[in-house]
Amino acid sequence: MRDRNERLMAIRRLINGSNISSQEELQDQLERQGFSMTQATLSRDLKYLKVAKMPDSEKGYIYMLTERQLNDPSENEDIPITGFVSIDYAQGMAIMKTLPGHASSIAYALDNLNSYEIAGTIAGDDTILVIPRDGVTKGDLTNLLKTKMPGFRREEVH
Amino acid sequence: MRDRNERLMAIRRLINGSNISSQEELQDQLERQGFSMTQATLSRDLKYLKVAKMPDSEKGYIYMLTERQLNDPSENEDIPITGFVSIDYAQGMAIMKTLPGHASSIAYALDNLNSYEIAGTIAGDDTILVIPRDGVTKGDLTNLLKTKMPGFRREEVH
DNA sequence: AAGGAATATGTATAAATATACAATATGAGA
DNA sequence: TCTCATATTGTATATTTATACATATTCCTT
Repeated sequence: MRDRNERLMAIRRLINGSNISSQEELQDQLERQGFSMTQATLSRDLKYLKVAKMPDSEKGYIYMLTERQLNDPSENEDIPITGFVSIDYAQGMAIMKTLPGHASSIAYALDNLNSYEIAGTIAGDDTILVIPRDGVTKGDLTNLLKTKMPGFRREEVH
Repeated sequence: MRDRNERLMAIRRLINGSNISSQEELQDQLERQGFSMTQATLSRDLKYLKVAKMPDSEKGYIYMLTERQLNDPSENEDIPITGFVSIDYAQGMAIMKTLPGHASSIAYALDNLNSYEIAGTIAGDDTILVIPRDGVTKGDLTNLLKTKMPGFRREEVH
């Protein structure tokens, strides 16, 4: 039952990576990865993840992530981050360093992303502890931040 | 049978304006506006319009126009684009779908933008192939269209 | 105007998806 | 630990949506 989070992440990855056109297909893919659940559960998962189903010229219909992430790098103006200094990963968590006094405002912005990946944040004066959900990888987090935080990316992102 | 175009436009207006959560509901609304058709037809219309269905915290599920177009009833009159349906990208080019018969007029408008980004267009009856210059990205093109074509726009799903 | 291809639609039904309900599991207190 | 509240899931089924097939309509082309 602790699988849930991992399953949710796996679903996101699958939907983002390949073109899934039905819950049955999704179920097959997940089972191939060792997950086991019924169509009903997937229906609930997709609702939880706010995954949309849209017509596609190739496959008829495909599922799509809606809270854009890992998407078009061309737009995204979401959150103007100022004061960001660096990010490191340890103990499965991300530690962001900021200019003195800037931590809470950035953490606030992070919270407001309302993204699945981030379970929560704790901000000090110049440091933010970003706690990812179980199953969220460093790469997932980096992608999230890259796409939602202009001024992030580049070499600071170790 | 020439109702179709009007119906397609009405559908977009409805979906854009209110939160429709099923084809049955859509059918009711349309009938209230004097249209008459079955659920099957709506299913086909929604596919044609590339309308996505996504989870919504209030209504459970709602239909949404996908990544573009949205007729702001309030303003913008510059170059009124009517009949625009959707845009897709493939082979480095953009494929725009329009209502039947509207392609050439929209293509004409596109040509008249005299923008650097667009090398040329080829219009069929309800499809326009937009050929970008080398090096022009999908994002560049989207930006161009967003700013120069009222009635175009992107938001929603994606 | 007639014939034929292409398009649009309805009907009936298949396919896909959502959910009520019951069962099970998990977590927080007492 | 025990108990209650909450969360997760499966089963069975209802609801919703897509589509095969037949029919009707439109558009050419002659």
